[in-house]
Amino acid sequence: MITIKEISKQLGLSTTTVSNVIHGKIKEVSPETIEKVRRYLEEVEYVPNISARNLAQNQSKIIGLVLKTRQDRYMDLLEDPFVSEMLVGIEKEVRRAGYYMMLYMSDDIAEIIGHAATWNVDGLILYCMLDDDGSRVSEKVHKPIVCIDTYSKNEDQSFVNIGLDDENGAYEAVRYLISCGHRRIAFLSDNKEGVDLMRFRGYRRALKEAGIEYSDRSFWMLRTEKDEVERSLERICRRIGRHTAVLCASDLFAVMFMSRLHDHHIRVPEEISVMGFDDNLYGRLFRPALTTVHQDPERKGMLAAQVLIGMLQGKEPHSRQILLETELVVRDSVRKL
Amino acid sequence: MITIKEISKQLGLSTTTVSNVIHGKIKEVSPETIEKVRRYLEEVEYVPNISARNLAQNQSKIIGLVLKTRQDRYMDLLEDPFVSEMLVGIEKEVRRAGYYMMLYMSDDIAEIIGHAATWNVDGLILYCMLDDDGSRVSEKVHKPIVCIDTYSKNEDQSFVNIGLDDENGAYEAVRYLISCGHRRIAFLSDNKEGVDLMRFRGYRRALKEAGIEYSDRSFWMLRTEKDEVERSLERICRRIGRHTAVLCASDLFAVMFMSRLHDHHIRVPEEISVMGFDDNLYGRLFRPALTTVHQDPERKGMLAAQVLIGMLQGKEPHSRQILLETELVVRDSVRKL
DNA sequence: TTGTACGCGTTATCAA
DNA sequence: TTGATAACGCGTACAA
Repeated sequence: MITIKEISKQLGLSTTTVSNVIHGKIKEVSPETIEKVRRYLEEVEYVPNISARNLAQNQSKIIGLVLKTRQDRYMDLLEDPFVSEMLVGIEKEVRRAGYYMMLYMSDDIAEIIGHAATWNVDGLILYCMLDDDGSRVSEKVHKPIVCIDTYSKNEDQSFVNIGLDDENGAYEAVRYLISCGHRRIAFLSDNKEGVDLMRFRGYRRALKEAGIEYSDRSFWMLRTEKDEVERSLERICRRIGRHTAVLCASDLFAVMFMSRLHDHHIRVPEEISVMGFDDNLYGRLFRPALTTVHQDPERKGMLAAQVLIGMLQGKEPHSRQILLETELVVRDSVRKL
Repeated sequence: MITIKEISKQLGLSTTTVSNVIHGKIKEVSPETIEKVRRYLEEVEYVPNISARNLAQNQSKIIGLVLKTRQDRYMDLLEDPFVSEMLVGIEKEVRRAGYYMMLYMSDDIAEIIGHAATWNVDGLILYCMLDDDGSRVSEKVHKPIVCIDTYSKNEDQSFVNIGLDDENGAYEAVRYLISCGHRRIAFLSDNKEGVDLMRFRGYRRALKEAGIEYSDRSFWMLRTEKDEVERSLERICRRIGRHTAVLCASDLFAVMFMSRLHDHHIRVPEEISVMGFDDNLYGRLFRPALTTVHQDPERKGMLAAQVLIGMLQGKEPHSRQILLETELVVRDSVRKL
């Protein structure tokens, strides 16, 4: 790898001049010199050493993307195309803006902070943070931070969040079910935190508004630990009772459930109507095709990156909380009663 | 961020001593000093600046993960959980070994080379390379390189490849179909390169061995450009003719196809048997559950990272070409004639 | 218009 | 057992 020093020696120039040409500060360089340097740079395929540049400028051009993992709930991070699509959106924007992306998975906030510090990242995108995780990171890492899908408890958020109007999406979904004549509607999820909690709230609101009473028997808890999933789905199939419809917290859960219903010869939507949330390929390909709530993870990722990079350039985002809209997608898994 | 220099000033020591303690070179440091330094490091939460370290040592601790994209065939990179699972495997191992992962997508080999040079990556994992792409990169980047799923034409491979015995996997799949009484067997894919070519070859070999003649009408070409997929699937449904079974180049394709067959009221496996390749969640959840050829992308990713990191530590891999085995998974999408 | 010299934070060599 | 000092490659203030 050739260095600026070497180049300037070869060309009989100073490093300053070479560096200036590289950076386009050519107001005060003679055209001949510019040409000479440029040609030589081409020839030797000069590539700057970013470590040195970072050290000199105290910046890194690195955007850290941190996925917080959870031992107990590991599956969806892998299996759901949601994450990969989001990732593609982020990567695209990061690259387009001349930044680089470092991907890091961890369940340990201290580790995450350490990573950001060692690499002196210019900014951070955090996914899967719960409660005060986001705040804990932003307390120590004094760089722009954008979270995706994080609902934090304290109001004075120290970071920007890109989310979805989960509450309203679920609300609209349940309203749709009700409009189809359903009243005994269950909610299937594997937890009651963050995003899923909001979806649950939307579900509750729609029920309440329609004067439908909610009982805990309508919350179907899916256990997503590796060797619990199957048994848990079994249990839910036997618990359907008089419910005529279920809103699942994700398309993946919906398809897993429908798959298992099929094995029990319980027909969808004739015997039970199923709705999902996300609108991913699982729901589009399964038959009956899944009626669901649409969101666009790639766009979410792109937006997160755009907002973060904007902040790096001094643009404050319009709001600390940016919510994307959802859209109802009607397909074949809901029956009109 | 506190620096070694600052620490040594505070403690009235030299940077050398502090650095030595940090790195455990404590044969020649007095126990008291060690304790003093260690305690202070804890207290101020010292984190090394990697840029500086990299500059001083001419290494980076960065493993570059490059996904080569293709404008014309973009979909599967996003939608198939294959990539994300592989990614998780890689990330795990990279982190475990104390390295960091930089993720980069590009369809331009020159750009990929540039990226590796700028960051002075210690090693590179390449995915989705075709033909001589791998060689072109390794020609310029003089660092250990591991490719995943790359079949290169020239024999004197300059890089290690982690692959799958695709040819044999497809061969076994078709043998299974034949053992079920099928003779008119099609092959569905969106290309005839790399991995898919090998799978196609395995398919051909099994046919030949069974004395079954192959005609081009048995190769069902799926167009995967965004607005071609649907029409292409339509066309294939109308082309089935007297075929009784099809081996698809991936589970995703198989499920896309079965989904469309369902819409045409063509029953699987009664009217046509379908096999996939990969064994991912799509095939496991669809009904009828997909009979397929299993591979483990997370393991592939972990292995790639392990081999690469081994090379960084001076261990030469046993072979330039490491092939994982496949395994037949019989479920419900194939009928015995 | 061009060049010199220093600082960024770390590691490594060698002297004390 | 410890410390001074140079080196890594780049950017930049300041001098020429």
